[in-house]
Amino acid sequence: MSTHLTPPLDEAFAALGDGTRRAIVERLASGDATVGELAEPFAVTHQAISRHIGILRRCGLIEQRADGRRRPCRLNVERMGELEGWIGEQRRQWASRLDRLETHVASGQDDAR
Amino acid sequence: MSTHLTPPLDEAFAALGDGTRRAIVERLASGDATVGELAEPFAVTHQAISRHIGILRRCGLIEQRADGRRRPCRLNVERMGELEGWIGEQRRQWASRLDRLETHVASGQDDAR
DNA sequence: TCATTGCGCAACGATAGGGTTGCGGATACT
DNA sequence: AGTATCCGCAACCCTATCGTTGCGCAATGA
Repeated sequence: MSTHLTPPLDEAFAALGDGTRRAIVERLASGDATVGELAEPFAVTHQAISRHIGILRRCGLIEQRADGRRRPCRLNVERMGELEGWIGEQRRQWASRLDRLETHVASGQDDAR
Repeated sequence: MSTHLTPPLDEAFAALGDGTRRAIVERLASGDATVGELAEPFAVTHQAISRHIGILRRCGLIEQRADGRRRPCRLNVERMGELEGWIGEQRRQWASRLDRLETHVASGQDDAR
């Protein structure tokens, strides 16, 4: 239940902690793109973007395939779903007020704000 | 309302990129807890946990209130929802195959490779 | 009043991350 | 063939972050 995901969530969440990488993800959400296309809108070298892509690939958020001298990138929506699922699970857990109340009582405080 | 502070997604996602902090979040999902309670299960000093809490607090994922010499922490589910929402939005965007197809065509490539 | 507990801040060393340039391999163009 | 392009790797800085120790402050309890 808690240790259910093959790859650690650490790298995936950390990867999304960078604005450039999130922008890449946003771009890929609207369709596949090559490294060059992804790098264009940014004011950094293509190597930097290539590295970001490598990070996103290693943590499973995107996939790459060889197409000639291009390396088209594709968003891995399933992996995104895993991250979304973790957050959602915490929210659902929180939503079950029974547990919250239990802890409140244990902490010796009432919910009267 | 929703157009207040979007940028801090960086810090929030990055915060969840640390296993210790995710564990703290998981703990808080089941109910509020003090810094000491949160630090107990970990093999690090309370200062380290206190710092993690500070990071989670600054990026809005948790809140703290003063209760005597205690500092009970509470999970901010709304903030969690924002992160979940961003991921979900990318997934929905991806799900709209029209855009994907459009980009495929624009890239001059078909999935037959 | 004095000692203890809960917690945060500041400073330190060690490590990881993002950016750059330089280089080389693979593929496309002429 | 030769050249240009796309892309990744490796080396190098620079800065941010994790963990530690030491200290200090406020609240509790004797």
